[in-house]
Amino acid sequence: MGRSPCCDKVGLKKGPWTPEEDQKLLAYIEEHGHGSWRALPAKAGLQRCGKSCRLRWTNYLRPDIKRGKFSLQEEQTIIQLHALLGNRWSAIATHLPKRTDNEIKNYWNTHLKKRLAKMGIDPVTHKPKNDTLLSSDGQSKNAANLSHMAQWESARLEAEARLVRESKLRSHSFQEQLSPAGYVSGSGSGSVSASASTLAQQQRSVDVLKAWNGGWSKSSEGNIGNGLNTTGIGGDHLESPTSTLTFSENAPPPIMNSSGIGGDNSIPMIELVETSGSSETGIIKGEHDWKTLGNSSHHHHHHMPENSVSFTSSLHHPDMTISMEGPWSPESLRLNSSHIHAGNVVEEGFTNLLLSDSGDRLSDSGKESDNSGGSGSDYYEDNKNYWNSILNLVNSSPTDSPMF
DNA sequence: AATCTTCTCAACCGCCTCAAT
DNA sequence: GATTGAGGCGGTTGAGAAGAT
Repeated sequence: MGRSPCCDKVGLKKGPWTPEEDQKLLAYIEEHGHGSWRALPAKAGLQRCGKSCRLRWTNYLRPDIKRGKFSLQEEQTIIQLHALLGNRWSAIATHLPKRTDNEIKNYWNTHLKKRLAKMGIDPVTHKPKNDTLLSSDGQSKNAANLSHMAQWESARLEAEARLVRESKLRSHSFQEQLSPAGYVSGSGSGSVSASASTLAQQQRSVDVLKAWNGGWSKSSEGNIGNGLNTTGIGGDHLESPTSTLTFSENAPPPIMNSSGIGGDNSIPMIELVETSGSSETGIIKGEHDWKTLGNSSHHHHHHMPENSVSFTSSLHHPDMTISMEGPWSPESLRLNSSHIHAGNVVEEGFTNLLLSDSGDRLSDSGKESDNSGGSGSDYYEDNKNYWNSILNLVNSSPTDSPMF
């Protein structure tokens, strides 16, 4: 039964790697590939366990690792993805090519988490810790937005599970595509065969989550304010292996009965309704009721069907009504956020509801809209409007956050 | 310059999943 | 179906670096 016994673990070295050890490991893998990590140390002449070798390789020696300071774009991406995925460092790392999960994890723990906390945002939930701490200035507006956006939590979890799963699948397929030596580990770096546009769309999807990080942007740096293309990944040669699926290719009809996240035909229906109807100050008053109508209580599905969650969403406001029906998946977010044009009715209305200190920045997002030749169906139109509004919210983030 | 404190991050640990047997 | 090991992941640690006193 089972396999042959594991290594005896006697006399194996631990602790920091020496340059000589690095050289041995590097030389061996360059010539033979890593193959079985279990067997590698003996073959390479190393007094280490395979696990230690694998870790050293994936976190340090791998040639496609980018080291050094994280760019602002990378920071944003990490935060966005963390809002989406939680502490799924490996999944996050698939969106940050050349960065290891370990490095991202460290960076989060040592830098980003503290910064969010400093902003009054719970780094775990990405929700404002205490709204009352914030005065009635722009910051409180932002906090209000964050609070509302935080209502996406349940849907987020659905997307999370799917994304993680896809990332894993992609990593597998990657390895098969790579060198015969099976060079790249599952952390997801490496070349990608997917089209650039698809990858860009993938990345943009995450921008929806900028709403969670509304206080981040600083227009004076990098591409901040560039709306749909600020994630560093999209603009930094994203090679995300997360998914090669695209909505247009795989999307079911507008109302798709997902085969049941969790296998129960659940269709989480999210409805956003403004019940107060008051927004004279341009601030959402906190009366949007986000309702999860379907059964979305089973949040952590690690074995989900390919099809994603369906949802219906609508936002009622004196100035507008936003509605959306359709499958909610990373792909759908991608599609919609990449098919956005600035300056439509929804933008106007939603912008008025939300922070609007930088409405002109919205125009930047138009740069990304050149591939918006979607089907033109109502479905896509609705999606477009919906996500446009979300992205507009994102783009309305203060540009002069005192935190940065 | 010396000491103390805080920060950083490479590496380890333990658990989980999946595939092999 | 049960058992086992490999690979992978996330949490945590601790040595060294950097900063403060």
